[in-house]
Amino acid sequence: MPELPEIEHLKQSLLPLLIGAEVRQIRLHRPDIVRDFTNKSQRITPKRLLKGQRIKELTRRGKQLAIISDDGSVVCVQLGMTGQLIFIPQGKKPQQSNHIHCTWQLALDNFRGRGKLLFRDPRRFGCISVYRSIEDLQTTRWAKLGPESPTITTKVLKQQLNRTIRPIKAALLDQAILAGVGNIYADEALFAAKLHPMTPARSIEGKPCANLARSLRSVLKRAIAAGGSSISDYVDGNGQTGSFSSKHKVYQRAGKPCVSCKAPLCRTTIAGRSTVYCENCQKLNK
DNA sequence: CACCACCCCTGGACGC
DNA sequence: TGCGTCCAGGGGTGGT
Repeated sequence: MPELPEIEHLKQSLLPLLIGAEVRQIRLHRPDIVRDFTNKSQRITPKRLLKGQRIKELTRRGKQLAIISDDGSVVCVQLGMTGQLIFIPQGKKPQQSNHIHCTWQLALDNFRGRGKLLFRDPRRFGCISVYRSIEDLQTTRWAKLGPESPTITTKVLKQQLNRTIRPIKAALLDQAILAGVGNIYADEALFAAKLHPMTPARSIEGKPCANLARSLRSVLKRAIAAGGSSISDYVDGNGQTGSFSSKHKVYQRAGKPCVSCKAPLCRTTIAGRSTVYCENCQKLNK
């Protein structure tokens, strides 16, 4: 499942392939994956989806990736659980050709030839949305997101955690509190900070708060460097899988020994999400 | 506003 | 081999 590190890595892998590319043709195989989050005054017809434009820039915010064209219009991609953006050079075929919902035919420059960008998403939790400008996206949808998690400071984290008494695990998964953290890195960061996932968010202050901020930055940055987690469906723009999954200390390791104290890791459900932690290393109310 | 249950969806694991 | 059942979970929506 792609979280922030996967999207960031995806962006980096797509940059040299897409920048300057001209969008020759669009095939929207499943129109219902285009969703509208705009208000009335900003609404534009999503039919073109950058057709006829040249791709100028890619920007990430949280787990969302925006493709910005020459005329300023934007396609924002959210991969959800199983979404993929895959670049296929001319003449090659995608490894899996089912569940492809949108195809952008691209003409690159003379040196790079042609190719296509595919949006594939078996489970269809992902979506595409369209904006007149990056400002429209930033002032509406992205404005609801919390601060970026890889650069979160202790002070800002404390401010955000003060907004809720929910368990810290639930708060970390809330994109309005903190942008980019999903189930994998929430568990990993809590383990690294030795915080119990049920700890009330507002009660985390002082040193534990500083530890959590540091753990979040560290876990996310290391995951970005490793190319993402590559659980189940994640691949980058070239179809490559990431390698961070082998470094998970708690995620999907319930019942296995804690890497620190060897006690078997516990599994529970918080905010509807599977949560793994070490009850020995991550004590409640300290 | 805060919070939560519910819903969307398919593939893979597992039991028989 | 095949079929039913359960589970994974990001995030929007609507109810309390």
